[in-house]
Formats: sequence, structure tokens, C-alpha cells
Amino acid sequence: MAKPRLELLRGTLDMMVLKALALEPAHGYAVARWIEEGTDDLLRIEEGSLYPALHRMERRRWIVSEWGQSENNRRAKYYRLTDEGRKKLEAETAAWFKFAEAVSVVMGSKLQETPQ
Amino acid sequence: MAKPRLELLRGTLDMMVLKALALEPAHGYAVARWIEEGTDDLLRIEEGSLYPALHRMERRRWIVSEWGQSENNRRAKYYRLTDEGRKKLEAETAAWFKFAEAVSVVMGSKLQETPQ
DNA sequence: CTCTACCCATAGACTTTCTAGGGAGGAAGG
DNA sequence: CCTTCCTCCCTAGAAAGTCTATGGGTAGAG
Repeated sequence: MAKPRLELLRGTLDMMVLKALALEPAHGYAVARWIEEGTDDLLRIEEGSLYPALHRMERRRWIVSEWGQSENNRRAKYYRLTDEGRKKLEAETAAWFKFAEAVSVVMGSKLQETPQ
Repeated sequence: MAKPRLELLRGTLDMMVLKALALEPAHGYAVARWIEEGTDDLLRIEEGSLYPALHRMERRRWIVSEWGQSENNRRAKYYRLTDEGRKKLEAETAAWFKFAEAVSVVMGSKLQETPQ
């Protein structure tokens, strides 16, 4: 209870995990590290959120898994996107930017998207 | 069930309601209309989400209410921000833009905030 | 051998949102 | 008058996602 820490992922966790896996197949732990490092630790991915999310998405056929060996020589479950997952990622990304834009307008600021 | 409609407010409802009330005291129905109109109906505020949110925030002393008469000559409960609510609004707004920025970075685009 | 980092997983609590109701009153048109 | 629409309020219960709190196992460093 020491730090307040930015608590919520607010429904964007799936999208970010899919994005990570779109870059390359990876295991859960690596996905969490990738997101945390990519945001200077602003977004902290709790394992209690991450693994249920992965299982959820696998049930929905957005990703598939396979046991393998990690770089550090440990047992790890590697996930990769399915075609369906890729479509979902695109849809969610578009919806999120639209949503964020709308919230921005309401909150009195403007959001701008620039191509990667 | 006809339209898929952007389903989630993802924790931003309180913030937007506070923003609306920061502009001027208003009743729930008007707040909902304000948000919907301000976003071209992209963000639809369901009453089943709105009223619980208002009561929640009142319990937390972010807003206070008073019964009054609406423009259309109807009984309406007017809400206005407390000092605490104003602080909460500022904090939530800052946190949201920070969060949205971080998500944007992860998703491969950049978000820019412009002053009102 | 011990400790740390890596890697997986689940249960239960908590919160928020939605669906699906219900109700009452003013206004407007027939 | 009567019916219908819009305004305005409210709640219960389901559904979903995240967090806290645990638990366990293994490789490698010191």
C-alpha cells in the first residue's frame, strides 16, 4: 500500500498484448516486460491480470500457444497471433484511437495520431 | 442487439461527468446529453451507468446535489462539484492523458495534447 | 547452498458497466 | 380527453476485467 501507482489498464490490456505478439511470438513474462519497458514502467502488468488475459484470448482463438524454451533456458509458453487475432488487433486499435479521440475532445484537448 | 456500438467507457465515465459539472452544475440527463453530443454520439451514456456513477461520486463527496426545476419544467436533481471533486477531476485528467500517451506509444502512434 | 530472477498459474474480492426493468410528469397532437 | 413522446429519476442483477495474494518450479550467480 506504499505507492498509489497508476492502477488501471482500463480494457486496453488485450489490445497491447496482441500488439506485442504481432511483433513476434513471445511468452507471457516477456510480453509484460515489453509493455512495462515501452512505457517507462508507467503501465505495470500484474501477473494476475496477464495470465487470465492470455487464457481468455486463447479460448477466443485470437492466439495459440506452444510450450518451448526461453532465452534464459526456462520452460515457457509461447503465444502467437492467429488471423482472427490480427483482425481483432486492428479493430481494437482503431476503436481505441477513436475512443481516445472522443474522450480527448470532451476533456477539452485534442489528440493527434501520427503514423508509425 | 442491432448495433455493436462502442461498448466501454473504461473508467473514464467519472472523469467526463466531473468535467461536465465543472463547466456548470447540471442534472444527470443533461450531463449524458452533453457527452453524447460532444462526441457525435460515439460515447453513449447509459442511464444504468450514469446514475450509479453520480451516486457513487456523491458518496465520495466529489459532488453534491440539490433538487430543482429543469429548463423543461421538470423535477431534476442538480449536481455541482465540490473542491474535492475539482481536485479529483484534475488528478484524473492528468492521469488519463498520461495513460493514453503510454498506450499510444505502445500501440505505435503518438498522442499530442494541445491546451484548450 | 542460498538467493534472485525468471516463468507459470489460480482463487477470491472488488469495481465498473450494461441490460432490463420500473415510474412519474409535462407537452403536443389527434 | 387521450394517447404518445420526451424528459428525468432510479434499481437489481448479470457480466466482465483487474488486483491482491498465493503457490510452485527451475536456472544461474555468488
